[in-house]
Amino acid sequence: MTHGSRHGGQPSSPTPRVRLVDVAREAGLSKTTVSAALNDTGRLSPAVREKARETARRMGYRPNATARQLRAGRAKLIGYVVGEAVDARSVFLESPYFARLTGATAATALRRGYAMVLLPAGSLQSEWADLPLDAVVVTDPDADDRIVDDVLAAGIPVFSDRSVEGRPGAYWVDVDTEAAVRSALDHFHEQGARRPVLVVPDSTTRFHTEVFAAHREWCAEHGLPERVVRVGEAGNGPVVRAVETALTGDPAGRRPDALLVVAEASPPLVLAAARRHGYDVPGDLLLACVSEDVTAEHTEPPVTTLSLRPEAIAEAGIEHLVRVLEQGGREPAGTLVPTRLDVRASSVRQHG
Amino acid sequence: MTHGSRHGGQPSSPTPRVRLVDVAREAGLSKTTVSAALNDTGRLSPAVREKARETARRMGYRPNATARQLRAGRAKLIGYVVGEAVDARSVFLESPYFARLTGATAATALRRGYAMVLLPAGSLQSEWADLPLDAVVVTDPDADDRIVDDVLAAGIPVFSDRSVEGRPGAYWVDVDTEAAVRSALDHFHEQGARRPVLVVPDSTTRFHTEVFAAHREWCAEHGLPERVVRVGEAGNGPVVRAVETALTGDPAGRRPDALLVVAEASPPLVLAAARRHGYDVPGDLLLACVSEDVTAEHTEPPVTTLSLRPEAIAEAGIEHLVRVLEQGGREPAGTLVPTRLDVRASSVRQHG
DNA sequence: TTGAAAGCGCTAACAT
DNA sequence: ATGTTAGCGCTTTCAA
Repeated sequence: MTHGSRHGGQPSSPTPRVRLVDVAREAGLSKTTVSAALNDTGRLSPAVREKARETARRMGYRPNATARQLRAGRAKLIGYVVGEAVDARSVFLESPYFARLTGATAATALRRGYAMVLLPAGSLQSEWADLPLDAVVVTDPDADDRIVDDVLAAGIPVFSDRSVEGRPGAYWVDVDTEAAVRSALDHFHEQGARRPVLVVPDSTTRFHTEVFAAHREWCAEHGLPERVVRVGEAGNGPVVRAVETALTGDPAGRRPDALLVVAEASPPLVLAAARRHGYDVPGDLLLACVSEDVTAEHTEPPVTTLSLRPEAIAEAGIEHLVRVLEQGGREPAGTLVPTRLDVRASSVRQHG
Repeated sequence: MTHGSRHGGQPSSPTPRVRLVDVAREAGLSKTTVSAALNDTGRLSPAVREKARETARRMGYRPNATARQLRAGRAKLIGYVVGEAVDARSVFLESPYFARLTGATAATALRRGYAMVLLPAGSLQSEWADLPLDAVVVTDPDADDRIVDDVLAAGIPVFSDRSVEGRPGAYWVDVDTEAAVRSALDHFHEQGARRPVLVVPDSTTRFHTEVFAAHREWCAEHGLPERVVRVGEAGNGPVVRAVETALTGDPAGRRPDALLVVAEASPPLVLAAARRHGYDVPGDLLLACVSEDVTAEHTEPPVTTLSLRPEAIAEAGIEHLVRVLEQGGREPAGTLVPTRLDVRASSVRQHG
């Protein structure tokens, strides 16, 4: 090989990295002074501070993060793992909600100085016990998730996008379910629907439980029959089948005039199912899905969605995390963030 | 201060973690001995080794990863970032390909002892310069991606799922494009199609360039006209519009009898577009999409897909990475992995 | 076969 | 205002 190979692995030190002491020597100062200058601490004369900085810049100095971590006792590293409530774990990122929550969490965390390590879905704490994690974000945990317990037992604080009330060290951000369900059902009602049907996962997560409860309450208030179809499993197949069940109508053969799908499914597939069952959307069926799927905007007609606003959840969660980690003060365990109903043609009754 | 607060460090350490020296003291041994016992190095009497291990276990000792890193000089941390070729960067994970590649990369890496940090899409090296990354995985970089340059300039090896030939320190795994395109077109041909049309992104990535070339070559070989529609932008909207252009037929008004969509789009949406244009699939149009989208299995008819096998790419890439990092030997810069054609009803001519 | 001691690169008490 | 020094917790020569 001709050209001096500077890449390769560490074994044969690629480029003997510039250390603090090198900068100090070069600038004719001490480590302390240079360190203070770069970290903007201590009392230094402006001239010296500038000189230290200039030298560091010129030499291309990059502080060694590991050494800093060791000194600080914190690694500025957080884990991100999917809880047990998620079924199709190996491919959880394919869900637009998780995809966006994940990306937003990583971005927000980094902005606040924390690197986010993606932990394999469904992995147990033992698999990553060696990592110096300051905290772990557990998405969509079960009511009594084992991963949450494992992490807490290891003395690591847990942050979640689902309520994990009552466990010290566990914090959460969740959506305002009550308001969410009402916004969708109120919208249907305003559009004239009187026989709405709900498709919701048969799970123990707070969100789904509360969706069910909020729907029941709303129906009672409005004197409308409570029609619900529960989905046992996650995935497009099961959800579409549940939708089809919902669309066949009640035992008396009365067909619904509005459909709220809370289980995650591809909006185009839900729409196609409605078509197969002879519904015109929005002519004789108003449709809304709880979904972050962008394909909802591209169907004919576009599908109304109730967005859980994963970015907002991520931001609130990371702010919370940083506050707990850095101020250590007694923070509230939970926070609610609002949802957003994006009304599109699929749920707007035509005039005339 | 009431409780003996060691100097620099955590605000108020939750559980004063057990250190190596604690185990040593408890076992009546030295740090050296315990370290050797736990790492299975050195020459120790079986009795002592067992005693050290037992004590460590009993005390719940967990080695401090940061200290180890500082000693070792490597952090066992790799970065993962999306290259410049990806358009909708903020939501790149919503693409099933990226979602699966990302998850599989994280899982494989962790299995090999490396934690994967998810870096915000489109972020520059400066935003995470502080992280002690041993390597960075750049997905879908442009032909001369700036992120790749930045990372290489920082002396960090780069691994990619797209060819980045010719830059020392850059390694890649890519798909066998030629074989991929041929498998799809051959399949169409076997099913009797004679007027296939290709929809492909107008990008400079090796994959898309080679898809174009392989298609041209295949058409020439088979004496068939080369029909191609280029998509300028990523996203369901632009791709669906390109599909519609492709389906309107050539200037002479001759309509295609097979459609290969290489640009990423939701299969249900592509299918719906074909319907809108009066095609029966697979009756008068055979359809195949390059996609990892699971919704392809749930349409009516299910859509044939050409899978790039992100999991295989991830595994090959991480194996490669580990080899380069740990053996440092002169490894080949690139590897090809095969694709897989999942034939479904959308591309199978009916009998009778 | 085991232990003492040096030091990875950095920051912060404590001098000067 | 700047420098000296002592570690953070671990692994690894090198002595005993």
